[in-house]
Amino acid sequence: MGYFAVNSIYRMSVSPSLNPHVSVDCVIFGFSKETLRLLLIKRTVPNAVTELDDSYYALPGDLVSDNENLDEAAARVLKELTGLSGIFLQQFQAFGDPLRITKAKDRAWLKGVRQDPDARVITVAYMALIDSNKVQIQPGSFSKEAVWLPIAEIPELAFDHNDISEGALMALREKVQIQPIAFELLPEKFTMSDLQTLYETILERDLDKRNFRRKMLNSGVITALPEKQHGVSNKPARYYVFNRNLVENGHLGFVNLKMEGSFTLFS
Amino acid sequence: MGYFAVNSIYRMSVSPSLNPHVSVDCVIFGFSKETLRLLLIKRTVPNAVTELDDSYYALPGDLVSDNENLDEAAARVLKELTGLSGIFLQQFQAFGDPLRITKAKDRAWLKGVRQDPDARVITVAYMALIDSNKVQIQPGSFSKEAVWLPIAEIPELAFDHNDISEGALMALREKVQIQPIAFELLPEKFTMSDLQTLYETILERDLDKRNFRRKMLNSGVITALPEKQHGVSNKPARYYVFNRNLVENGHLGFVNLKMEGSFTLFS
DNA sequence: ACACTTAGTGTCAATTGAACACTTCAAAAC
DNA sequence: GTTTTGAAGTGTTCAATTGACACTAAGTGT
Repeated sequence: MGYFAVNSIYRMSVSPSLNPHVSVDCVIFGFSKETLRLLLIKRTVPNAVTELDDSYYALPGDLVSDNENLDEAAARVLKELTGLSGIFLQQFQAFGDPLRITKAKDRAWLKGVRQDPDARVITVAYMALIDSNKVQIQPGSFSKEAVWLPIAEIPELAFDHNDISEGALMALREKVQIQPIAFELLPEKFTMSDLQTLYETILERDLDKRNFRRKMLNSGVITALPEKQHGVSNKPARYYVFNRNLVENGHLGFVNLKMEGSFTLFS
Repeated sequence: MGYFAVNSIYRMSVSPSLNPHVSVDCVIFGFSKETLRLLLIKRTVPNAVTELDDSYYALPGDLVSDNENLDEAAARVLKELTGLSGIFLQQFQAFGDPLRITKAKDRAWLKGVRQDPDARVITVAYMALIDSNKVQIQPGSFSKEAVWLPIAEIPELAFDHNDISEGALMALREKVQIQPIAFELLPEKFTMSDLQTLYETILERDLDKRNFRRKMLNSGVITALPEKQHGVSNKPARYYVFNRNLVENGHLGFVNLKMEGSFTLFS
């Protein structure tokens, strides 16, 4: 019976709704100026120990509430930061190393912000793909500053967030080769060059223009609009849209990019 | 300051080493008699409420200790049950629905076995691929019976373990088409037919014998042995081995099976 | 010796992949 | 208003891979 008493004390005094042992973190990808970027936040320390907080970025994340599932928690974090919902958001890995919280800076921050700063926290990492033009950073409680940083220029992050970001990038590279999800990073209307540049950026290799166009069009995942660019100082490019409905209803082949050294098996 | 006191009471009385909020579950695949199977356990209820326990299977799993990471916890569960280590074991998804623990049977079991039976538990699910001949079920504390059940005959399981199993199966089908991991389900030496039957079972479709052999051999992932079958009442088949070293060192192309309706992009 | 069963083998047509260069269109520069 | 500039857009050819397809080989059992 003892554990019931302990349990109720625990629930009452630590927090009525936050589970102190599980968090979600969102690796939010955007694409602008021909660069793949992550949306990172500068941590807000309530009882400001300013020198520690100095230029210390982190992935947006939060503890999971007792009444929400993991997907909901991730969607909440995303919405609180960007104001957006209905975004591509996919769990990709849980991280639970007991040592992920041992950096001095992290411990200082946790002491200011968590009721149980020594607790082991495992985190479930999500990746989000966003058209970064749509993002309006919300004046939120949990970040005083948010920035889009090119993935090549990510500094040292809080906790194990560098590991998580790298994991997300690897997951993105793989997924993009199997499913047509890259479109989530572009605006509604985009040119074929936009799309190709995006793929080249993610995959870090050059693609043949003519082959790319042919395959993309044959795949049926995009539709040409009558509309073209205006006011560009060269031949205006046609706009395309992603056939989200077709793809989501499974009426369409995958966009399946070959991986380095791979080959296809079987009849 | 209050939370420190609570924290220490909590840690002392609930459990010194178990984190009550995160568990791991292992979906253990095996392949025998031309069937894909899962290794499931019958739950052991300490203060036996026998009628509730009746033929109620579950995935092997356990709470995660404070001093181990998630992979280690999963490996521990696997070893405690099968006696094996160094097995293919891969995290594939975290499950954290608040309602995953609401079945009456589950709650009864938790009350008998957990110090904090009402706690929200999220679980990190792993899939393991095993040569089922190697498994010697350990007379373990946490299961009084373990069985290999064909995936087509999985009954209702504890918690959300049916969801987890289905997720594992889907993950296996996808992974097997990208990486040469199916071999983990076979003995060291196997025939080409063994391998083909395995792929056909996992993918649930027939494959052309001649094309299969050609692709497998060209891929370089297997090597023919001089040895052949003995004592079979038909033409004896040649044995092959999986080139684990080559594959793990990345010196080899993937085994990449085409998916339904897919097509490959790019030069 | 014959029946039975599974192993093992090759070719051809169709598809897909990869490499490759010139013309078109608009604005800007002159 | 002619020319320059820069990105868009377009087909073909050859090589490699895929997929379909049917018979012979090598053992055991009768």
